[in-house]
Amino acid sequence: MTKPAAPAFGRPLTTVDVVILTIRAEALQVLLVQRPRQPGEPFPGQWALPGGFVDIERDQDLQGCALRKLAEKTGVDSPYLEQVGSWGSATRDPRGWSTTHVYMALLADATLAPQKGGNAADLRWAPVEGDGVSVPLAFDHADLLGAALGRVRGKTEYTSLPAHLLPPDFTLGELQHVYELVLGRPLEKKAFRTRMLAAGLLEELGTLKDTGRRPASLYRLREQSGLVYFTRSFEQRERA
Amino acid sequence: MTKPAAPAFGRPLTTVDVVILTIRAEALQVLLVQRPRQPGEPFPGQWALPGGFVDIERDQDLQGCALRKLAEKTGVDSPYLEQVGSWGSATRDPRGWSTTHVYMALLADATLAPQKGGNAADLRWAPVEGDGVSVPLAFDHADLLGAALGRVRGKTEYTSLPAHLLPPDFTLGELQHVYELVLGRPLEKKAFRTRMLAAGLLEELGTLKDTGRRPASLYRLREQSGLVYFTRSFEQRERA
DNA sequence: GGAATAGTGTCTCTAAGACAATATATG
DNA sequence: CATATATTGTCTTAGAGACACTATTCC
Repeated sequence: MTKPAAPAFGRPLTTVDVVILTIRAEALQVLLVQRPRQPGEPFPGQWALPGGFVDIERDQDLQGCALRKLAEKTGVDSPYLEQVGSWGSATRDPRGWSTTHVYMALLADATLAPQKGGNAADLRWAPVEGDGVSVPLAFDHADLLGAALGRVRGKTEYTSLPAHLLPPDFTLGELQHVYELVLGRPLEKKAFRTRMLAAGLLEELGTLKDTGRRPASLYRLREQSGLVYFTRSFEQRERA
Repeated sequence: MTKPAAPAFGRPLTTVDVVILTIRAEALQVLLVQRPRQPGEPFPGQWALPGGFVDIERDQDLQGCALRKLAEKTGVDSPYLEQVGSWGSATRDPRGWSTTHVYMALLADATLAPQKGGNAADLRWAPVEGDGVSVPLAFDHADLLGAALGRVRGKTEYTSLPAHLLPPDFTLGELQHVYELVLGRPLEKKAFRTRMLAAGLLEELGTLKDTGRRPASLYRLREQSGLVYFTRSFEQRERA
């Protein structure tokens, strides 16, 4: 049996799924879409990660496909976007051998287009609880979500990643709070501030944030867009 | 225009490529295969990463496909295997919109089947130089290789990953030497030994390695197969 | 002044960097 | 003993953990 150079038949299905994360209501939340109820659609009416088939007419590449799906659901077009990995097997989709390329996008809640990402009946934000969400997800999306959450939490230990969950201007207190929400544990204030300021990833803006009491300095990420890697992880504290 | 639930046409090609790494001749080396010269094959005669189309009849999942390709080329069936990521675009393969799922496998040189992985005319080991190899690679394989090398070097800074490039029993000196080959810089002997022993990832065997002079203690990875993550990176030393 | 949040001082502790010193094998 | 490699001792240093203290705002 000879192997065809480019098999015309027997090609797996190719999809892209996007784990869209933000901070809302004091919690890390993920955007879910409801599966259509048309006949022939698998998992009708169930919640799933936004995603779908690669459109080889419209999509130039996988990242472009992920950005398209993100923009369709949220209106956001330049988030922090990172590939999580790919999954593929004979059984993960009842329609046949299928693969998915999983991306995760981090956004600030405030950057969401107001009419999108929350009002449509087939869209909802679900708070992250442990390794997933409280509703069951279609396909193997619970696995994909778990992997993305593992990635976010892992990188939160030693990179500036969570800064991308905030609007451009933020205080050190807000930044620390996001780290704590993602990690699910408190961090030492002094060590946190020292690390962030020593890393040189922030620029201090002249202005202050006028909250109830003493105003805090505002900071912004320096022009670089990428992540800053710290040489140490946050260490586990004894007293939770 | 309605979107079909499972597009019968317009499916991208789906391949898996494997970056197979080992230490030979005092260098990190990667296994390359020569592209076939049959008409219709892209990049005839050029060197490439081992890989090919997912066979939906034989492969249960992507990792199984990667393991199959690894075994075909090297005879090894249980290496350290990790997914690097996936690539896909309209232009990366002249035959059409294509995706590839990239895995990397780390092996000990000694575990290679002797008749494979080196003697066949269409297989060769190429030493890693900088971010790639000295020969040009087919497709976008230079990018894929670069990503895998970045992953290996990154994880070498803060995990036990390079231990999987050695045979089961090794000395701390050999382990440090592998770290240094991967990173391309010397490490402090005392700090290295303290870190490795404190991490509790090794078990000391009673026996010693009989080399020319004073014999060294032999160690073996504890039963766990996974990686151990250190809480600090190796830091850059001033004097190279 | 009281409350609340922002920001600092300072002590301890761990593990890395530097590098010298000692230990154990062969010839 | 000379030599080579293995292994340990020890001093310094950077940065995290702990936590108390000061600073600035509104009321």
